Formats: sequence, structure tokens, C-alpha cells
Amino acid sequence: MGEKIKSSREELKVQKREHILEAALRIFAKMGYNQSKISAIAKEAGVADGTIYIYFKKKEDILIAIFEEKMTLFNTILESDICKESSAISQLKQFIKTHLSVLCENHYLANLFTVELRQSTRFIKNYSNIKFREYLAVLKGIIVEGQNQKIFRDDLNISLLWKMIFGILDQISLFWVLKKSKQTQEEIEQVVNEINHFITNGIMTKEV
Amino acid sequence: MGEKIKSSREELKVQKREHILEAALRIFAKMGYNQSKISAIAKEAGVADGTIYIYFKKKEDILIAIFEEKMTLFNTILESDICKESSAISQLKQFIKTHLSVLCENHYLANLFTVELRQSTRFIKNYSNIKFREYLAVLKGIIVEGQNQKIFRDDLNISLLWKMIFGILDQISLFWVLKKSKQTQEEIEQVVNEINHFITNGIMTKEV
Amino acid sequence: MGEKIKSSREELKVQKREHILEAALRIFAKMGYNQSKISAIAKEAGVADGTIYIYFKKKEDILIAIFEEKMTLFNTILESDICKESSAISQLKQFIKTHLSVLCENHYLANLFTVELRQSTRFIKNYSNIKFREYLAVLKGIIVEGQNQKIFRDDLNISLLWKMIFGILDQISLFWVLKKSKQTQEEIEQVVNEINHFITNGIMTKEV
Amino acid sequence: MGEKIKSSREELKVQKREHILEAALRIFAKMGYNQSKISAIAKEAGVADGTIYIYFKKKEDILIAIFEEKMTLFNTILESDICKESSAISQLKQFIKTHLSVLCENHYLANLFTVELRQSTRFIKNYSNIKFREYLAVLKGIIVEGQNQKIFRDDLNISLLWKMIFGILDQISLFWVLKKSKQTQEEIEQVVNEINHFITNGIMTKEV
DNA sequence: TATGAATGAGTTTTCATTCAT
DNA sequence: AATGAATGAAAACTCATTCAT
Repeated sequence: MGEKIKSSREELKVQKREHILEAALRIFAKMGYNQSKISAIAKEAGVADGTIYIYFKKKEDILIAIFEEKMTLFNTILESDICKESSAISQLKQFIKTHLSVLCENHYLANLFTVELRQSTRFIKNYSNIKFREYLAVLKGIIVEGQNQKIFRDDLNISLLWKMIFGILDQISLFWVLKKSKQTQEEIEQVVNEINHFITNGIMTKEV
Repeated sequence: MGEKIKSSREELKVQKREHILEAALRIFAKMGYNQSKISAIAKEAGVADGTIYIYFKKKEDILIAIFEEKMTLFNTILESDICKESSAISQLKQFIKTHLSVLCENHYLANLFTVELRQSTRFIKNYSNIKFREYLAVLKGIIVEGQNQKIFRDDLNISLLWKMIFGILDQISLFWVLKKSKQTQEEIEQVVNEINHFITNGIMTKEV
Repeated sequence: MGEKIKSSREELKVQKREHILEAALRIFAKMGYNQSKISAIAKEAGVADGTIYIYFKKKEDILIAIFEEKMTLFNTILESDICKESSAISQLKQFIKTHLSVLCENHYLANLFTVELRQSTRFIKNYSNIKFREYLAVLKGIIVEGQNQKIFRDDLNISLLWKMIFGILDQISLFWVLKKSKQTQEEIEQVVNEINHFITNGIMTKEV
Repeated sequence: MGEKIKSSREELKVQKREHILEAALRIFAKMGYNQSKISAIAKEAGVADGTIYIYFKKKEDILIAIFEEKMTLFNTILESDICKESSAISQLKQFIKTHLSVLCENHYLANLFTVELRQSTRFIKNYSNIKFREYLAVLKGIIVEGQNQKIFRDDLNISLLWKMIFGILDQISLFWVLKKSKQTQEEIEQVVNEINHFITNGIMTKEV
């Protein structure tokens, strides 16, 4: 019984923590990390300023926690979507599609990933970025798989390639964030196809 | 005579302004924009804090002024390098090479372009980016030229393509900025070739 | 119980606000409004600089808050003193006496009313002066009452008259503030009589 | 010849000084003394910031100089107007009229006298106010003259009386300054008559 | 655990005044 | 004498973080 109460209490804590993170995500997206005041986040979450510090040690920890949490979710979705596909070529396409769809669905998150995260210098430079490495592992896995399947060229510089692909997706997402209007499902589909075609075949005309 | 004195005075002002911008660029690179104190910039420039405000109205204006100035230079170099090449294919390669070389040469500038500028809400959201549009015009020009020369596919979505290419170059530069070690000329050459190959031909193996 | 705690907390806030206002009044009197630093007020009140800003948004708000508070008290005393008198002639005399006595008693307040308030552009130009209007209403009431009682002339220009009477009292108070030495009860009595005589009968010799 | 050149040079200096004072008066009236920047005065006067300091040692000296200059002029007009009248009763009326007319004519000056001068605490408290004493001497002279002529009561407390009369005129002027609209000649005449009646006869009905 | 009042270090910006030209 | 660029002290105000209740 004591256990149950305790676990229910802990569950409440987890929920409140989640609640604060969601509030912070909205405030960060609206104001930018540096302009976001703890008091604004507290108000948005409906708690007192001090309460924030029961759940997070420093302001930056909120940013990191959101990233951790969201990136975990992001990776989960990504992996689950990818494993449905067997050929590397369709996996890659799915990777592109999931990346863009999820961020398009969640504007706050897209803003965080493409804009805010670069603002926390310490974050970019010093934070040992396990979750981002997991994201990359998925991408790298697809590439290597494609090479094994003899679909992708053997001479690809993988560490260069993932940067290029991530750069492409990040830039498109950034554009959508700044544009602010949401894309339709068809528009996303179309863009995914074009990106996919670009990545696989490049821009040159087919030589005879 | 009055004219000469006046123009010499104005010239001094221009020089001092330049001096402050260079100092600010170094401080921004070292500390990040938000952590850079006006007093640190003033000290680096060897002037009083108040002097900064003779040349710039607000701190953010310094950031934007550096961008304007450097981007102008950047575009000049870019255009001059491009016009030496006649075929769109070699122009594109040159575009990649110049972009990466210049930023690799100038670490401070690369940091500003890839990291600091995204910190300025005003810059990224409200600033109608004339210099950046000029940069894009060059890139778009190359693409269209390539299409006219029947080298590049006719069905390319240009506004998507430039984002992808810019995304690639931006991401590679960002990586180099964070890595901090400078690339050798050979390494750059190698990366340029690989990026160029990727953009033109994609990642798939040649089908028979 | 929650209520009680809350109300006790709120009571403490009210007290501290009061405490800051009293401290500010002393500092304003010593240094003048413009020369009074927030840090000096905070020190005088025994709180941190930032604490001031929990209670007042801007420095000028402190000035206005003191005025509001003190003027309310001032009006209360005035009305209570006046209503003891039945004839307009004795009411007027009491009005003069109370005005001068209260300000003579409270040097800080006199300084605020006669000197500091004129320093606040916002106060003097934009502030719709409810408390001052209440003060005037009392004065106007006495005049009209005197007219009804056929004691005061019927052809008096009331809006001119209150300015004259207020001008007289303000000027005498200003003189005492600048003089710094306190008046004795007898001196005040004497001055009140003379002012009263002046206002009621003017300066001319009685004509036969 | 040397003399002439020198005197012409000195005359130019005097003119430029005057020019700066007029500019400062306008700026002080528009912005208030504390909000008036030296650079704004310099711009209004069409000179460089530094030039101001050739003519005045400190910012406050400009305020004092304006006061000296304008008060001298004010006194001159006052005396010249007064000496035309022979009876103390008409001199007093003329005093009231000149005071109000001049300040009504010159809004900037009225603002300076009624609002700005009280802002410079040092000015009010420490400045040995010769010009103001001259102004008072005129007023006192009229009162004493009236007593000699047996027109004004013998038991008047002169040092109290001048404060009352000055307080009245100052308050009416202040009201006009804040009101901002200019009075017509008829309105002034009317007010002068009413003030005069008040000062001479008070507010009571004539007893039989 | 939750609160929110209190803290005070920290930073941008202003502006009277100076002084080399 | 005139200029106006340079100075740098000064001060209002902010806000992440703490801690008594």
C-alpha cells in the first residue's frame, strides 16, 4: 500500500515535470531561449517560480531535458518507422519523411531543434550528445545497409554524408519554422520525394 | 582644406568603426553573442564603452553590421570566383569551394555565420536579408545556367534545391567551427570533390 | 488556515511597501527626487535594490505612490478638522491652519508637496490628479458654503479663487521647507491669523 | 581700429551666447531641465556640443544664466511699468498685470519660472538670488508706499504679504503654463481685476 | 512539496564634460 | 574660437536562483 501511494506520488511528480517541460517548450518557441523568463514558464505551467527549481537545477537544464525527452521520442518514432521498410532506399525515404513530418506536426519542437539549440553554445559544444548520436546511428545504419545491399555507392564518405543529409533536413525544417504556416500532407509528400530524388540521384541529367 | 580635414576625420571614423567590428567579431567567436559584454568588445577594440555607442545604437546592431560587411565581401569573392568558370558544373564546384574555403580561412566569420547569427531573433526573424539574397542569387544563377546548358535536370525545384545546397554547406562549416582544428588545403579539396559528386550524382550506384 | 497565512503574507507585503515609501520620502527630502538613487532608498529601507522593483515598477511610481498615500491622509485630516466648524469663515481658517500645521509637522512631506512633485513631468503634466481634486473639493465646498451663508461675496470667481488660496499656502509652505527651521505653535497661529485676515479682508484700510 | 574689431568680435560672442540661451530656453520648456540634453541644445542653437562649454561652464549655469538674463529684463519692464503709476493701488494692479502679461506672452519663460526653477534644488536653496530680491524689492516698495499713502493697512506683515502675492501670481501662471492655450488680452484684464480686487478687499461681503 | 518574496550581481546604455585638432 | 569624437562614471532595472514559511 505504501508502495502504491509512493508510486502514485512519483507519478504525479513525473506528470508535473512533464507539464513544466511542455510549458517551457511553448515559451521557448515563442520567445527564444534567452528571452524566456523562468517566471513566464512558471506562469504558463501554473506553478510558482520556485517549483521549477524542484524539478530542474538550472534554466539550461530545462532546455536539455526537453531535448533529451523529445529526441528520445523522435528516435523511437524514427526507428519504428524505419524498421517497417526493408530496402535501404525505402528506409532513407522514410527517414526523410519522418524527420520532416514530425517537426512539421510539432512547430514548437521544430523551433527548438532548428533555432534554439544552436543558441545554447554550451549545449552544442560541450554537451555529450547521446541522443543526437542515436539519431545519427539510425541514419548511418541506413547508409551502411544500402552499401551492403549494393544500392549506395561503396566510396561514400559516411561521416560527410550524414552531415549533408542532416544539413538538408535541418535547413528545410528551419525554413518551415520561420515561414510559420503549416505544410499540408501533400506538400510534405512532394518535398520528401524531391529530396529523396536529389539525395539518391543528384541534379545532373542522365547521361546516355 | 576644410574638406580635406573633414574627409580625413570621416576616414578615421570609418577605420575605427571597422576596428570595433573586428574586435566584436573576435569576442563573439570567443564568448558567443549573448555572453559577449559590450565592455569586453570595447576593451578588445581599445576604446571606451561609450565609444561603441557612437558607432552602433544597440548591441545587436554590431552583429548585423558585421554580417552586412562580411557578407558583402563574401559575395564579391564568390562572384569573382564564379565568373572565371564557364560551365555550370565547374561554377557549382567553385561555389562550394569558395564557400568552404573562405569560412575555413576565417574561423571567426564561420562562427558568426553558422552559430551567432541564429542567436539574433531580430536577424533571423525580422531582418529582410538583402545580402543573403544576393548570395542566393549567385547560387540560383548557377542552377538556372546549368539547366540552360542542359547539364542539370529540367524538373529541379529551385527554391528547394538552394535550401538543400545551402544546408549542406552550412552544416559542414558548422562542424568545422565546432571542431576548431583547421582543415588543410588538401582536405578541403577532397571534401569539395565529395560534396560536388554528391550534389551532382547522388549516392546511388550507377545502373547499367 | 490557508487564508490566514495568505492574509498574513499580504499584510507583510503591505507593511514592507509602506516601509519603502517612508524610506523614499526621507531620501527624497534629503537628496531631491532626481538625485535620489534607488540604491540609497533600498539601503534606507533595509532591503535589496531589486526588492524595490517588486513593489514599484519605476522610480517615478514611488513618488506618485507617496503622494497618493499622503494626500489621502492629508484629505482625511482636513475633512475631519473642517467638519467640526459650522461657519464658512471658521472652516476657511481651519483649512489654512490644518494645511500649514500638517506640513509644518511633517517636513519631509512638505518638501515632497512643494518641491519634489514639481519635478515629475509625468505627475505635473499627465497625472490626472484625483487626490488633489479631492483636496480642492474641500476648499471649493467652503467657499460655496460661505456664499450660501452670505458671508463671502457672490461674485467670486471660484476657479480663480482656489488657485489663489492654494498658491498662498503652497508658497508659505515652500518658504518654511527652504528655511528648514520648524515653526512654533504660536508662530503658526499668528501666520494663520494673518493669512486669514488677508484672504477675508484684503490689504486695504477700512473705508468709512 | 583694433578696438573696433575686438568689440565687434565681442559683440559676436555676446550674440552667440544669447543664441544659445534662447535655444536652451526652448529645449528646457519642451523637455524639462533634467531631460534636456546638452546635445539637443547645441543642435537647436546650431553649434557643436563643445561650443556650449566655451560659453557656460556647466549645464546648470545655462539655467542660471537664463534666469539672470530674463529676470533682469522682467524687472526692467516691471519697474518701467510701475513708475508710470503714482498711487500704490494702481501700482499694485500694474504689478499684477505686468507679471501675468509678460509670462503669458512668453510661454517658454513662464515654464522656466514656474516649473523648471523649482527643479534645480541647488538653485532654489543655495543660489543667492539677487534678481529675485530685486523683483521682491519692487513689490515691497509698492506695499510700503501704499502704507505711507494710508491706502494699505498699517499692520500688514510685509514679508508674509509678498509671499502671498507672489504665491498667487506664480500659481495662476503655472496653471496657464500647464493649460498651454494662450489667454486673450481681455481674459488677462479680467483676471487681473479679480486678483486685484481679492488682494485689496478679500472675499468677504461688505458689512454695513 | 510548494510557494513567492527577496536577493544582488550583472549589464546595457546614457550623457555631461573634455580635449586634440 | 569651434568642433565633435571620445570618455567612463553612473544608475536603473532585470532575473536566475535561493530559502523561510
